[in-house]
This record gives sequence, structure tokens and C-alpha cells, in this order.
Amino acid sequence: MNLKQLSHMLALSQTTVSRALNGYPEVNEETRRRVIDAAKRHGYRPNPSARRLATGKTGMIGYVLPTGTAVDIDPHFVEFLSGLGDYARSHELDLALSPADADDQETTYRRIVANRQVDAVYISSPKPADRRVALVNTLGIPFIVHGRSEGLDFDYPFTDIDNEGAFHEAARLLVQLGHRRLALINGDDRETFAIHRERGVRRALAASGLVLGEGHVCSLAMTEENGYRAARRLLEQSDAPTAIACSSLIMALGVVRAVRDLGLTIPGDLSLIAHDDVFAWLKPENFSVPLSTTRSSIRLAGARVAERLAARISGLEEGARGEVWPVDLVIRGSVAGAPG
Amino acid sequence: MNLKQLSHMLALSQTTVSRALNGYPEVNEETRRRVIDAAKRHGYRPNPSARRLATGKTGMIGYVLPTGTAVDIDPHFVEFLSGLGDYARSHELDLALSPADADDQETTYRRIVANRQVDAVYISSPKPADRRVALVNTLGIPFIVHGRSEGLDFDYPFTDIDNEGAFHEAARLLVQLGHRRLALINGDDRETFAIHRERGVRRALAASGLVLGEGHVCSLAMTEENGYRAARRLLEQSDAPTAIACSSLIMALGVVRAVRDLGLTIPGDLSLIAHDDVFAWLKPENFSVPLSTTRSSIRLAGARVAERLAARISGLEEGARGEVWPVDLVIRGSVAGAPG
DNA sequence: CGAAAAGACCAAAGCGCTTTGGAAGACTCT
DNA sequence: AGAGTCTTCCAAAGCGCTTTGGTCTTTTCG
Repeated sequence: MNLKQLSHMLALSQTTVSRALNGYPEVNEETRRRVIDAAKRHGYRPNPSARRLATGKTGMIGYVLPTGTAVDIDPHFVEFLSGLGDYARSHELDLALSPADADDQETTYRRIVANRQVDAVYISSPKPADRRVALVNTLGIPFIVHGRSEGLDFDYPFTDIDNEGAFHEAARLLVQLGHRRLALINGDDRETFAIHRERGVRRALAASGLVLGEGHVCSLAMTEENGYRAARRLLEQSDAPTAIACSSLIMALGVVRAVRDLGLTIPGDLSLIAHDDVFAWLKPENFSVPLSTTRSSIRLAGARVAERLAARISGLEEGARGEVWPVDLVIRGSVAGAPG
Repeated sequence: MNLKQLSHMLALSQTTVSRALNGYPEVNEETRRRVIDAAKRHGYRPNPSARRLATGKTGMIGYVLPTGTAVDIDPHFVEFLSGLGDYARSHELDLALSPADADDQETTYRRIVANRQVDAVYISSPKPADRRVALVNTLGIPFIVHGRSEGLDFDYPFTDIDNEGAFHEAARLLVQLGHRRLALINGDDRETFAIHRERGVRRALAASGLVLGEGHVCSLAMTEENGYRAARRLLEQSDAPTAIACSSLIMALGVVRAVRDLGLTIPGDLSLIAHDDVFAWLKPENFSVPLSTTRSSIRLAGARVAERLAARISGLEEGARGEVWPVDLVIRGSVAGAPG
């Protein structure tokens, strides 16, 4: 059933039927009713390929998926996707994932924009002076950055959490508890979120005349194994930290294992605070010693990004407003006063 | 730059240019060379919306993403996606995720097929007599099932791993080591993979005249917390198992925690084997006691599914061939002879 | 050498929608 | 009553590609 057939059986022109269905004003209300009714009864659904050729609108949100045999999409992505999908579903939006070589995503952004394959895109895991953000900005397609870049000479719309503030609070608490030697087990420090977190820790330490020692900061991909290695390295050195801030729950698993292997205890020998993106399958309160966290649902962020993208597509949102969400500091058993 | 303009500057018809570009035979080789050259030089790229309206081909693989506030996409998905994306990238395929109410995915399948939004779809986490598989089969769109359904009255193409065989081997090993009371901590037993695993364990036990006790099998969503709870429950009962087979590494984390909380040890008091889907961020060899596993890369499966979908789209593959991959049993420190 | 076959190209008709530029009739207003 | 304004609808022109059904040469071959 296509428009032509439908309009034939209604003895109306395609124009009128199309307008009736799309809510244009220049059509008699009774006619509209008839049309809508007939469309529903015959299960008419406009062909999206045709519509998209005619209008350029696709009803899709785009995302360039970095791939490569050495590239692992991290589990945060799926959580973000849950939120995004949840919103998208209720607004008849689909998601187009375009896999791209992780080292050359720009080509793919160019392609999907030039081809009008999507109405909007989002960018995640931005780095400082992120070229994707710059590119997408000049291409003129609606977009939202999940996270922030830095050092770009223009403003852009983003949704981020207050990583610096979160880790500032965490470190401040540890300092207040008497800790003098803090360490940070961070994610990849080429990404902005990691830089912000480190900045937060340093700022908190500086406020008490302390510094984050040269060997007291690690930046690694957020795996259990890397958490373990980093913790071993930190805890076996002569000026081992008495408290660690950790960028991920998964890394924290490794930290806990290292502490145990070394015959130490939490929080007796080491206080630990980790960032929790709120996974359904791994909860900080269930660690053998319940883990204190800086907590922010990445899933909610996904829903929010989808919401803003939808608003931008329909012209309800404009401009370069960035929003920064506060992060909760949740205290549990893994922190205590400094030993000794 | 569109086809019209390009053909104008070449003083050729659109027909000829189109044919030259798409490799049809009825065009002079020199003309073809000229056309291809000009197209490249002017950066001509056929508009996919137009092409798809004309041909019905979209260059996209579809997936219906179950969503809902109570639904958590599990982290396996992202690993599968890595493999799928990796293959798709090298074959110019994009992936269309259509979010749907988890309880009514059929409507969405119907929509994306009726609208010709994708060239093929895949289905994951199939249940017995899975309605999605039946639907997609009748809709006549190329598809591959990742996993298997059961009890359908037709054959269909799938790629699965030998879940039954894997857990059979695992249980057999444990029995050989003298264990008489085994338990199974399984995933959601409405899904086929879980049923197959249980079947494997039962078969191995039966071969030695043993049975999987009533209270010795748990079926739960695969979270750390559920692993913990299940293990507590199992180990605190009077006829506690001396060995556990576990369906996921994430659940195994919980099992290990429970064992520790109860003051028991692995493998002294309990032998443990878990299924490993091969995550980059959590490795069984790094558990405090290295974990024995049944191992199968879900990422490779993603790549394989993409490959088969591509073959089906281009007509290279037909029929209902199902393939079942063998699973490695990897022995590490977490298994030992039965205590006592 | 003439008919048939093959080679190289083109005009135009789709694909199924949206949107432009009217047009016909009904209404308002002076 | 005539001019202007709404209201309601339509024919036709896109959107940019593929594909059908030819045409006009050139080659092949009995």
C-alpha cells in the first residue's frame, strides 16, 4: 500500500493525502479524518526511503563506532546505549552505527553527513582538541558531545559530568581523613575525563599543600588487570599511598585483588574510592568491603543525549549550551582515617 | 556533485555513467575508465537515499535492541558488536539499531522489514520456540540467529557455540576429580544457551549415575550480585556442592566473594569452572585463584555473524545451515579433587 | 554481400514521497 | 456587484538513483 493507491481509493490527490497525514493546515478537518482513518485501516506506512529522498530527514541518530582488531569497545558504551535506546524508542528514532577505523573516524563522519544518512550525531570519549568535534561542528549537522573536549576555539553543545568536582571531593575527603600520600589510578589520560579527574585530585591536594607524587598517578585502559598492576606498583614502592582514587569499578576490582595479594586490608591499610558509572552487573556496595564511590549514571546521560539530539533535530534546541551534571559522593566502608 | 552533473561534464548519459560505475558490462572499457576517473576526481558518491529508493538495498544490517527502564543490555552485547563492527567496516556495511519494547520486538521487526530499512537482520539471545525467529523467517529477509532456538518446526541459519558440550566437558572433569555434588549457577533459563548448559551438566552427571540436585541449580540474570547470592545459598545448605559450574565470569566474581565470606577456599573447599566469553576487561587467569573456564570468544562470533549476513545479502549463502562452534576447556587453578 | 549479432550508448520511466505553484469555489467587505 | 481573501484541493515537478527498452554503429559470418 503506497500513497498513490491510498489516494486513489480516497479519490483525492497524493498532495492532499500527504498533507492530511503530516498535519499540514491546508486540509479540511473532515477530509483529514477520512484520510487518517483509511490509512490506519489499510495499514499504510509511508516508505521511509522515499521520504528521506524527498526530505533529507532520516529519523536516525548516527554514531561512528571505532573498531579494529586491537580496539575494544568498552562496556560503558552498552550502558550509555541503554539510555539512548530507551529514549529513542519513545520518539521513533533509530540508531545508525557506522563502524570506522579507530584511527580515522573523520572520513566516516564526512561520509555519513555528506550522504545525509543521519539527522544528528553524537560523539563520545572526546579528547582535548578533539578533531571529530571540530569536524562535525563545521559540517553543520546537529550534534551533542557526551563529555567535553578542551582547547577548541569555539563553543559546542555537550552533556558531561563534573569529573573534576567529583574527584576533587573524593580527594578532599581523603585528605580530611588524614591521608597525605594519595594516588590516582586513572583511565587513558588522552581523554578529557581523565584529565579532569586528575585535575580535581591535584586541586584538592594543593589546597592542603600536598602534591600528587610523580609515581602516584597511573593512566591505563580501564581493565581489571590494569587496576591490579597499577595497584601493585603503587603499593610496593617505598612511599606507597595510603589512599587511592580510581577511575572505574572494573579497575577497582583489580585494586582489591592486589591489596589482598599483598596481605593488606581496606580500609585499614588503604582507603579506596572509585568512580561508579552504575552498571547493573557490578555494584560497589557488593564489594567485599563496600566501596565508596563517585557516582553518576551513564545510562541517564545516554537518555539525556538522545533527548537533546531529538530537540536539535526538530529545531527546539539551538546554540552551544554545555551542561555539567554534579556527581554524588557515596561514602561506604572502603575509606577510613590514614593508618599510623 | 550528483549523477546528473557528472554525466553532463562527461557528455554521457546518466545511464552510461551509472553502468560504468556499477561495473555493468555494456560499456566500453575506455569510457568506463574515464568515468571512474572523473568520479574519483570530483569526489562523486552516489546518494544512498536515492539508490535505496531505486534498488531497495540499504547497505545496513538491522538489530532490534530490546529496551525499557527495567531492561539492561548486557555487556556481552558490546563484545559481540566489536566483532560485528570490525567485519562490517571492511565491507561498507552499517548497523541499524532499532530500539523496541523488550516485550514486543515483533512489531519492530515487522516495521523494519516492511519499510525495507535494512538488508538483513540478526537475532541474539534466542529462547525456545522464539517468536522472533519464526517471524523473521516468514518475513523472508536474510537473517542469522546468534545462538539457537528449539522446538521450531523449520530450519534456520544460525551460528552458535556448543554450550551443551562445553558444560558436559566441564562437569565430566569435575566428576572425574571425585566430585559428587555439583551445582550449576546458570543464566536466565528462558534462554536456550542456559538450557543447553544445564543439559550438558546433567548428561555428564548421569553418565556416572549422579544427578543435579533440586536445589543445586540457579537461573538468574548474570550479575555479580546474583552470583554471590546463588553461591551463598548453595554453600550454606546442608548438602553443599563441592564444585560449581558457572555461566559467566561476572557471576563468578560473586561466587568467589561468597566463598571468601564463608571462610572457604578455592579449590580446597570448592572447585569452580565458569564460562568465559573473552572480555578484554576481565580475564579468568587474573582471578585471585586463576579460574578454569569454558572459553569461546563472543567477539569472533560477532564477526562470523556479520560475514554470513554479508554473504546472504549478496546471495552467496543460502539455506538453513546452522554451525556450532566447539568450546575450549581451559584448566587453571580453580579445580582440584573433591575434598575429604 | 546481406543478414544477423554484438557493442556502445541514450531517453525516459520508474522508486514513493514532499512541495511548489496554481486554481476553483466560498466568503468578506465596500 | 466586483475586488480581494480564505479555504480546500490538485497537477506536476522535484529528490538522485537504477533499469527498461530502444537506436545506431560496427563486426561477424554463411
